[in-house]
Amino acid sequence: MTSEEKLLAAAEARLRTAGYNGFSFRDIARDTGMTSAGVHHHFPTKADLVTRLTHVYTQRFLAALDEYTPENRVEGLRRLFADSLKNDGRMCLCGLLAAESGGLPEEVAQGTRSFFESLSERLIESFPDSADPRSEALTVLATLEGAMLVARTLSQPGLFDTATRALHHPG
Amino acid sequence: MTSEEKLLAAAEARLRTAGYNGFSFRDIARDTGMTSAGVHHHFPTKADLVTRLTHVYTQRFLAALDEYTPENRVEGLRRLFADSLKNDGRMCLCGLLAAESGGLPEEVAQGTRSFFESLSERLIESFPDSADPRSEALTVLATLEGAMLVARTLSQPGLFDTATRALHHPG
DNA sequence: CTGCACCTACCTATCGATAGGTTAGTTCAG
DNA sequence: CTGAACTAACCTATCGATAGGTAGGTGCAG
Repeated sequence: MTSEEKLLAAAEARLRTAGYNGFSFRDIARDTGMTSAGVHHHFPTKADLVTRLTHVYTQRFLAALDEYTPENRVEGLRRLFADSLKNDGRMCLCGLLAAESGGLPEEVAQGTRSFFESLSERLIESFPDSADPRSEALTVLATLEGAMLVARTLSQPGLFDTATRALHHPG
Repeated sequence: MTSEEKLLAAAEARLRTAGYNGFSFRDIARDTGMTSAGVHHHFPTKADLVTRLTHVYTQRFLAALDEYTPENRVEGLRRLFADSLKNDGRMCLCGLLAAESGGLPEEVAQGTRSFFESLSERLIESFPDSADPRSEALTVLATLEGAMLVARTLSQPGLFDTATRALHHPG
């Protein structure tokens, strides 16, 4: 694992629990046995680091979704979020950033929006019969994000399953 | 409007756009023509201020919900969120705090949880036929929060309506 | 009606801590 | 010897919070 990978992993963990303004370069430097200046060597600014994270995170999801057929893709995405929520109690990185997007550097906000746009685009073919598949895809994302948000806050991971049950039986 | 009310209003506006760590005492002091020390006079600590805000915010919603009959309550709540989203482009205060709850002072996190618990309790009687009305109520809240989150981030307020449409026609 | 006690509601000034970021130098593999 | 990967040391700005003072009002004893 390279230093850059370690830094990204540490930053992701911090970011997904406390948000953009909830961690510092010094935090992730300590986490990885470095100094703040060392982190700056890899990522000139905090916005660079987090923007990078949103891209990596998005690519990870796009690649994972490609493992599923279009008709299984919604369920696949649901399971990806469910696993991360139950394994380490963390919600979606971009969902969290979206919440505080009003106070983020513009490039980070853009990276966050791209996550939703890219994923919804990849979900479009999962709704071949819909008149507005893009909105339908975004609705799925919204449902998943909301379920993570509430389930995590109340420390009630089972609520994620309940709140996303409708996605199995679209009406 | 008392100074305290002005401070609460300014803090709420800032909080709902940038999150807990996205505003400072100096910010809301400037907003209200005060100094940071003057804000501390009314609210000893930042946690006090924001905890207070979560309580006020929760009470506001509970009172608003009481204006509706149980069968109209879900739609009433949906409309409350829709209005605030479209009028000033802001999402739910407690939804935002929930996102960063992993990095909040404990009393603020508790105030956030209380919002969801109080509202879901008030929604229970809207699901008289359900075997698990509490989970059903929390599912409604999760759907609304997720819809606000995504709609606001993509600056696509119409998406809120699309993503919450299922709440009208429960299946 | 006066004058002192006391209050709220601020202010200025400052604290120690920490934020993001920079500079210059060190270490070390190729 | 060079370049990438660091570190030590430091900077400026800002953070939440505190100390101590002041202006204006209220209450009440004499």
